Amino acid sequence: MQNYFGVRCDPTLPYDPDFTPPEKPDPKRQLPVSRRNFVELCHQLTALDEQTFEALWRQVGLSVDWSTLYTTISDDSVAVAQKAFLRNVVRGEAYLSEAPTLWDVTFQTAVAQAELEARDYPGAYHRVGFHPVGGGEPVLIETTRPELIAACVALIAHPDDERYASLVGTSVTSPVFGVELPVLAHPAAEPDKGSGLVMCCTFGDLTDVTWWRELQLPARVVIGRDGRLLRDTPGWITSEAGAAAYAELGGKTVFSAREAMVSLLRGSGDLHGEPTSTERKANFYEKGDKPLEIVSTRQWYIRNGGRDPELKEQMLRRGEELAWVPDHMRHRYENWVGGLNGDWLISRQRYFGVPFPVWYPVDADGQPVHSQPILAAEDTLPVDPSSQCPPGYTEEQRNQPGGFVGDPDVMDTWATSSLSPHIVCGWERDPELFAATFPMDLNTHAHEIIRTWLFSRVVRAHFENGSLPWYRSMISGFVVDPDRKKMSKSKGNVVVPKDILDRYGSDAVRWRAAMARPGLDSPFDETQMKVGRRLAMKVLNASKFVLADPEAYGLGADVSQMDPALVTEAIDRALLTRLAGVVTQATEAFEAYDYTSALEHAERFFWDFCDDYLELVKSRARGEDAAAASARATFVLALSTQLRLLAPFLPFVTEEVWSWWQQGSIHRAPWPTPDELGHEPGDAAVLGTASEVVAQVRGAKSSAKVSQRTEVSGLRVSGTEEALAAFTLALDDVRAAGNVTGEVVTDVVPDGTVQVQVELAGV
RNA sequence: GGGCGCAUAGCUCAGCUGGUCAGAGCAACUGCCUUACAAGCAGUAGGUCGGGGGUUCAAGUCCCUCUGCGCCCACCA
Repeated sequence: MQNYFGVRCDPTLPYDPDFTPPEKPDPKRQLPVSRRNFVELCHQLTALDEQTFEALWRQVGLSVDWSTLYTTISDDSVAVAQKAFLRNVVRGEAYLSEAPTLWDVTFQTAVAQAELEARDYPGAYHRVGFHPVGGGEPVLIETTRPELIAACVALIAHPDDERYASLVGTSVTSPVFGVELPVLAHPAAEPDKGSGLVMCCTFGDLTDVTWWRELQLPARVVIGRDGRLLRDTPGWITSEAGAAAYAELGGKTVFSAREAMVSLLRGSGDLHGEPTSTERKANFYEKGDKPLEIVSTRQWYIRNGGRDPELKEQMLRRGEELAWVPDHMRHRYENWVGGLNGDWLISRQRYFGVPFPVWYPVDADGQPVHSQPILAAEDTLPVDPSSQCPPGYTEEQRNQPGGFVGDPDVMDTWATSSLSPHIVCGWERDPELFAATFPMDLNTHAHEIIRTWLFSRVVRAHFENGSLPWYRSMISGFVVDPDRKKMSKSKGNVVVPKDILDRYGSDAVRWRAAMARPGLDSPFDETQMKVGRRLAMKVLNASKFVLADPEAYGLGADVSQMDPALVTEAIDRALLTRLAGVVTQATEAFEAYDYTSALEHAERFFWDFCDDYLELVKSRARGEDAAAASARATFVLALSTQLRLLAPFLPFVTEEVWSWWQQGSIHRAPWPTPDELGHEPGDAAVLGTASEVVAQVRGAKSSAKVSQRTEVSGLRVSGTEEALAAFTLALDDVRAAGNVTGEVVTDVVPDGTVQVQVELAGV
């Protein structure tokens, strides 16, 4: 939004009701606007994005009831998010805490564990000497972050590391700054990393936080929330030389300060050897481009088991309780929950989002009293504490001694999205709907948000309802690039759906999507779209052929003939019996969440229907007798059923064809059942044998490299008595389909497959 | 480093609890303007089921192991 409109938020500014964004936004020189203006612009842009998404979803034929659309930024959703949060606070499931927090210096906000991304990041080991207080040889540590030497609070060795056993308990002074530090022992120090002696800073990594907590070390903060070293020389640097050295670092970014520190170390002779470069992993905010720092801040948390083994166990049990499709996706959940190392940090230092419905009293000295938050009353939600005042106060008391201050933060988006089952099912809004729909049956999304969306919803439903939010989760894979690499903007290998949809049509793209089974990634391959498109075209053409008038070269079948009682021919009954089996298979596949198999069964039958059955019977269907009526009845029965089997995959072409001869939408028509196709079982062998004989006739013509129209002047079919009996029932259809004009002879053989000898006219 | 998944024709994939499972589609090749469809149709050829062990009368199918690939998580000295 900032780039789109060329603005940034300055919460100190007053609201300007007449503000209009600049004609030509300059991302490098963003206009400061008030928070309320900022939020209004966010809503404006969101509305545009919503239109784009809705258009895309309509284009792919997402069959949802658009009248029940919800957004996570609507007043209703905000109220739900605030209400659920308040309940969490009251029950002790949400709490405010001042603690070291992962912090993005670009966005200047706290970041949750679930938003982390480990990335390769180049660095260098620097071998640095610290000086024993009693004198003697310097002790060496290795660090990739020399700029944090000013923040060093101790050196730490493993308790069993004999090399440093005599050093532990003594003191050293830091190079350049000359600050006295203890040497301590802790099992988290790894003897085989670096020199085995490590400097503990405020805070270089999460291990530092552990040491700070467990060894009760002081906090010596040098990195500010903007990612720069603090300008003022810290109080613990007391020597003049140290203060002078720090003056060269203050105000610099981490990167520049590191360079400056290295030259200071060179100057003092405390850099031992040259830095050696290394490739390491660093934690990044998934949307950020600078490594995260650890900053001590006050934040809201929701318990998730990360600090409570008993709760963690309960959350793991929720994962076991949930049905997963495919089942192995449950391991991702277990992996994530089992590895949680802290509660869920839900507050963000952003301007747009769901505000915390909380104020704090301000004491006589003008300091907010964070230990006594004032919670909004449920019946006042949604509430904005930055523009509304808490019960019992007046707006004049805002930010005044003895008055109040609003919580400035907003919630993590997942804090609202974690309640989407509640929002959708009418929690606290429509008890009847909620009782009927919660827990829901099915949750679907791809595997990358198991740790965020799926898990956070399980947490909220666990606290709020003591249950899962849904019984089953069907997890999809990704479409990956042709080299099986994950698509990402930064790699530039992303394929945008719009273009593919425009070129091949939604049915084709949906077909291709349906061919990917749950949980399996599948490579993008444009030729697959062509296959889907061809199926859609075939549905259109075959349907036109069946339903069109004879004058238009069609077979003249129509809905009035859709009566199983008219189906008298053995081969027709055989077709419907086979189709009934397909209906059963497709239905069972869908019920097992195996949509791909449901499609494959329907598609396989459809191609056979076109290539074999339609070819065999089309000639007979043009007649006037009962046999013709039988064919046409079979066509419409089979077509109606097949269109409905294919409708979930090819919604547009099936709807189009349906509109030619049926009432209403195919997507509201009942799912097909075997019963519709008549109860008299057909003999599958009639269709099977006929298809086989015709196939062999075609093969003979193909090997002879003659047209398929070529007359067959003689045909000799051998097979078992049963096969030949079945064949005879379809003889007229076979003659027509193969253009067999000559004599047909049958030979009974005791066993074996059907064999055909073909005599071609003029060959 | 831990976890999970994948490895079957050139490509994308089916092959459930071991015994017509060696398959489909695409691509390739050979043909065919055949009154639904040439954005089509007919046909042909293609694989010692990643390697190596083992269990079994019988193994893509079960067990062990190795290799390669992918994803998730951890790893900042």
